[in-house]
Amino acid sequence: MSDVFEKVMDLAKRRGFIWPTSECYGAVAGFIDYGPLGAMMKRRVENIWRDFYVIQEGCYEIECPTIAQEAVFIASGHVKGFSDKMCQCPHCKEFLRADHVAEAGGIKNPSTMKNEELAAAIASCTCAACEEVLGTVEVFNFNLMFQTTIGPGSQRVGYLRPETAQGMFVDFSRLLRFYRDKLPFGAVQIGKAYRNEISPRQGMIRLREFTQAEAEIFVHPDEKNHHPSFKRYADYTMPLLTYVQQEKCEEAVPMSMQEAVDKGVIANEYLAYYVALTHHLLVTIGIKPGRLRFRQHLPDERAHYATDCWDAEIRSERFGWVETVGLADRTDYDLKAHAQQSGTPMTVFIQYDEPKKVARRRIIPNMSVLGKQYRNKAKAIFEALANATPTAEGADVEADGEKIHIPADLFEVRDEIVDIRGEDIVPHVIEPSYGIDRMCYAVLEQSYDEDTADGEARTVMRFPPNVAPIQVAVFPLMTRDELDTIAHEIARSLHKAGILAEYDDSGAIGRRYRRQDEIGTPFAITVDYDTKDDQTVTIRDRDSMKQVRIAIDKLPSTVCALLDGSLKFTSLES
RNA sequence: GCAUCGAUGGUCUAGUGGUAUGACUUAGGCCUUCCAAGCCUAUAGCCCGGGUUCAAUUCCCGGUCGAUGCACCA
Repeated sequence: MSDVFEKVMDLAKRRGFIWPTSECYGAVAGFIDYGPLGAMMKRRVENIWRDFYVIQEGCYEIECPTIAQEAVFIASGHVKGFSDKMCQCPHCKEFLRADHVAEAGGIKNPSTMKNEELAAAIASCTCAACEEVLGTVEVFNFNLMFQTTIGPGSQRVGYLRPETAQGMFVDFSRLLRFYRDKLPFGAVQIGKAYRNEISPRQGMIRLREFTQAEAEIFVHPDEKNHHPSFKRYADYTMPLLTYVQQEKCEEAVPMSMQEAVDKGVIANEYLAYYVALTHHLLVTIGIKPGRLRFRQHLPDERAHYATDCWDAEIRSERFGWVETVGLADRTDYDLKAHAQQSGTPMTVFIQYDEPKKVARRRIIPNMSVLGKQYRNKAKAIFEALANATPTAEGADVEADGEKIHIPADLFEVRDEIVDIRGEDIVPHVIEPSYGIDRMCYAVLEQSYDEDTADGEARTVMRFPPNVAPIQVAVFPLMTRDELDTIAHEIARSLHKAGILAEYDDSGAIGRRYRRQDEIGTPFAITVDYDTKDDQTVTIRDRDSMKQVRIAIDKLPSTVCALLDGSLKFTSLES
């Protein structure tokens, strides 16, 4: 029992937050179960996220399957780009990245080679682990996506999604119609994603199955510097660690979002807006600002699709700075890729304020003559004529590799002025992508505290009230003289107000307080003998352990206000 | 995946080639008028598979999980 990680994970296991999965058969690395309190807490974190993105931002949530057909991930680049070329050293059985072996052996451009070529090229290289010459090895692709087949005996390949984002991209046309063909709009998804990590470690930091909350904000590429609500966060200030500062090993500099955009530190207003919103959200779930920073990706660190990219990183006592949220400008990469792969246009028609008058020359072939004359070449000629530059004698076109002269009487040239009412554009995508499990871990780690109460050590999870799994505990001081009946009635009235209240009459009162402290229940209500006289109870604050008396009939509204933060416990004390 | 170390009730732990110690927790009871008090009782354990042995929780081999280092982390 040395550091907070071990202590908090021990508590999490003991008290029903996080369990190793399928423990009776032996756990599996990279998978976890959320126990009753963990699942409740995670749901609260997700619902705070929903409050920010769905309610405040108006980005509606969709829910797509966790398995998708191969074409989706061919388009997204994951089939190709998400796999590593690997080989196994025949001497020490170590698995090695084949391209890394090749680079270490001075072989140029290993990533462009086919597997067989690469295998032949690295035969003379040495193994990084045992330093033997490899000799004959097989190079194979290790894809981080879990593969499966769809249907019985089917050859149809499917993959478990490695991110939730693709769902919003493949549904783009439907979403666009839903939002009545106007930019900007956003869609979000909270759900499971899967990556077959080679070596998951670090508890719930690197999982093979994890929960992502992703927002895809679709915006006109020319409007990225005009976020309609930017002023809301323009003065929001936080330390930013740019890639330039990282290369110079400098510290992060506090900066407002307005300043960051003006100085070009953050690429555009949209990205800056969501950087600030992310900071706001993380602080809301209980991340201490001093343990939160925003770091810009180094140019060679960015994913294949992104231009500018910022990570929200949370400092963990055990793991250092942990990437918890990624904020990327994915440009039009995904929509273009899916449009090409699927053949479905993924564009938005943007109307001009004023229609543009454009001079256009149309060449209208006389197909009744052309068709008879050129028969099976007629179609190619028709298409070629559209781009031809005819003279008074006629037009020279190339059809099926053959040069053909079309006399001028076989087509009509019509010059006209037409109205262009708008244009089709491919939106850019701003993507905030949150790792819910990492957020939950951060909340657990940062909430863990030990203090001393009456000379006794006390373990207390200092969750903010809005993420605490149990919201309030209700105790009768004694299990007699109807105190327990009154306490049950109080718990019932709180349940009716939608509050998760836990009744407990087991053991000494002090023990019950400590039990609730350890699972982070922010408030405890105790029914005592005064209650019978004046219809009041005590309400106790977890962090200060102070108590105030309050009338029973005011409990539901007071507890609600304490939980949503609109009322502070200290203001009850006066 | 490789290497090293580890694994005993829910938790922490003692110990052993003959099925296991103590504490805490939990449950029931007594007592108790606000912060892990006391008393009685109860529940519950040797990570999994194979080998050696009359007998394995213990020794050996393999695996799983965890920690650490290496590699990996789109």
